[in-house]
Amino acid sequence: MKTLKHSRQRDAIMNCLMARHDHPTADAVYLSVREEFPNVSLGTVYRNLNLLADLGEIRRLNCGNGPERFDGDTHPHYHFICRECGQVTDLPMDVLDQMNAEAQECCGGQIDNHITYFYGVCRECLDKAKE
Amino acid sequence: MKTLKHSRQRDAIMNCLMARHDHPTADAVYLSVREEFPNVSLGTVYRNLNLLADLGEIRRLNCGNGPERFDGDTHPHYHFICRECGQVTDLPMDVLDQMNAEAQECCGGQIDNHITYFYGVCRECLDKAKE
DNA sequence: ATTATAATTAGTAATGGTTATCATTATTGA
DNA sequence: TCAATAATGATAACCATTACTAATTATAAT
Repeated sequence: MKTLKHSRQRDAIMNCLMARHDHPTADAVYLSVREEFPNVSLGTVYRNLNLLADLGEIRRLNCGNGPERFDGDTHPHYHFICRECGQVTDLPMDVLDQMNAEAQECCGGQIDNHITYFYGVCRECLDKAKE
Repeated sequence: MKTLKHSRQRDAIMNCLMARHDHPTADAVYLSVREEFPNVSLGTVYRNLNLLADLGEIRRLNCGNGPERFDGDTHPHYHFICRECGQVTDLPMDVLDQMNAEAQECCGGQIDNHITYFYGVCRECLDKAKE
C-alpha cells in the first residue's frame, strides 16, 4: 500500500483552497500556487486536487458548464451560479437531508446524498442590468 | 436571422431521445442514429443536440463524472445516479420549487431554478452486492 | 418544375481540459 | 547517511467537444 509523503506543493494547493472562497478551477489554483512555486506544473496541481478530493479533504464541483471547480469547504452546503457572470457562491442555508429519504422511497435503491445547484442572476449583475 | 430548416438527421436524434429513457451521451445517441443513417457524423449529432437543448426541446445533464448526457423529457424532475454502475434514472417525485425562494432569501440575487442529483446505489447493484 | 438561397451535412482538423508517462528530485524511516 | 519510494516538472497523450469546409439538401421564389 501507498504511504502519503509530505509535499510543499500540496500544502500550497490546500492553503490556496482554504483561503479562497470563489471555488477556483484547477487552472486558477495553478496560477495562485505559481506565485509561491514558480515552477509548479499544472499536472501537479491536477494530481493533488484529485488526491485531496479522493481523500475527502476538498470537494469537486460540476456546476454545469465550464471546467471542474474545487471547494475547500467540505461541510455540506448548496451553491448558487450566476448565469450572467458565472460566479459560484455559497448559500448559507440548511441542506435538506430529508430529501434523500423522500427520493429513496421512489427509487428502490439506497440514497446517500444529493447535490443541488441553484441558477439565476446575482445581485451585482441585476444592478448592472438596471443601469 | 437564421431560419431553421428541416433535417432528417435531426428528427432521428430527437426520436432517439424520446424513445430512450437512459439519458444517453452524445456518443450513445450517435450509435443509435447510425442504425438509420450509417453515414451520420458525430459532429452532426453534437450540433443538433446543442441546438435542441438551446431551443429547450431537450435537456442537458451534468451528473458529475463522465461526458454530458441528454434527456428528452424536459418536464422538471430529479435524477438518481448509481455510484456503482453509473446508470442515471428519473425520480418520480415532485420538484421542490419553494427551495428557489428559500435560496433567494439568502443570496440577494434572483433564483430561477435548481438542479438536484441524488447519489447512492441502485436496487440492482445492492442485490448484486448481497450475493 | 427550375432555380437561387441559405441551412445542413459528412468528414476532418483543431481545441481545451484532464490524465499518463518518465526521468529527476524530495521526503522519510532505518 | 543512506536506501526506499512518493512526488515533482516537463511533456506527450487522451478524450469529449467544437470549428472548419466543400458538398448536399431543404425551402421559397420564379
